[in-house]
Amino acid sequence: MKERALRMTRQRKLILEEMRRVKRHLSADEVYAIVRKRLPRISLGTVYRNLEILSELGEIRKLEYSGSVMRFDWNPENHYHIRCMQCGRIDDAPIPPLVDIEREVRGVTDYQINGHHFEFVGLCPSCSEKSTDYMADKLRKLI
Amino acid sequence: MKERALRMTRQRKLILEEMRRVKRHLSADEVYAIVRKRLPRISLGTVYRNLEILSELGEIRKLEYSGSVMRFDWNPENHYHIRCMQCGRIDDAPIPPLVDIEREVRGVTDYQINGHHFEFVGLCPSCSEKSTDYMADKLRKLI
DNA sequence: CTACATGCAAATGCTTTGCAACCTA
DNA sequence: TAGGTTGCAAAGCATTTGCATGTAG
Repeated sequence: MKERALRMTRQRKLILEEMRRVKRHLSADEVYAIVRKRLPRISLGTVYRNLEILSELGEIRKLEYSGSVMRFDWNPENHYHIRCMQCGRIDDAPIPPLVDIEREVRGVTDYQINGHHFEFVGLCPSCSEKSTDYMADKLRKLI
Repeated sequence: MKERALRMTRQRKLILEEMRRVKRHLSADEVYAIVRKRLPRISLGTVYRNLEILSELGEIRKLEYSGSVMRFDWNPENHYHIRCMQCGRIDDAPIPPLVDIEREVRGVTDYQINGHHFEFVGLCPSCSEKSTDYMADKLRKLI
């Protein structure tokens, strides 16, 4: 394993800037759409590569939740999220992290615990307007 | 929305049987490999379709966590999991579900809460043997 | 200068789907 | 016998990767 000498390229800088500016939980594609306005020749591959590197550096955070598309959080601080099961929108959850919960399982399990993930799932304001109770009930099974 | 008259085909029955027999958290591909021993002409598409239907019926449970492959739990009861960040193996977590936590955010958020997901991440026994502390530290960033 | 990074396009890998034939109720 | 279900193959889609070229340090 050798050290790597990372470079602050125009692309990398711009991606980080825009993530911090819009302060949303963006997918790679959304980041691509946003940075392309200022750097039209940037490629989607570059966006993916940089989002990966920036999260390894701890500048942003890759959200390890369910859902078909990967999302990235401009805020690398440890916090929970709430996800719309209909449209995939993600917001911060209004509860603090459960700091002691990992201690409860250490020793009880033969896994080496490194962390935990938590998210609420539900319907965002705009999706719950559209959904009837019946639909919500159908969807509940799929959580 | 009309009722559907589902049928218990040989394929569907076998998939459910095998899930309940092996009692592991299987991917579609693993289920495919297992049921193929008894029904060699079954197709992967059929496995996917049935896993989907069986989870809608509540017979099994689709695991909505991160990771590139979808996994299914033979046990549809509400419980948490612990996932190996190296090999993707999943086991049940030895803590009971946080029954009251959803109440904490209702009203505080404008989302309509329908549930929550929780998982521990770490290294399974066999992967933690292989990993050095350095590696585990590298990986910790990627949680 | 020299590696790391980029743009582009092709490749990958999991999952879904269209369709004709098949089978369960 | 109706219509849900299957096998097969093709399509879909997010993400990754190979490679020649570009560029930050």
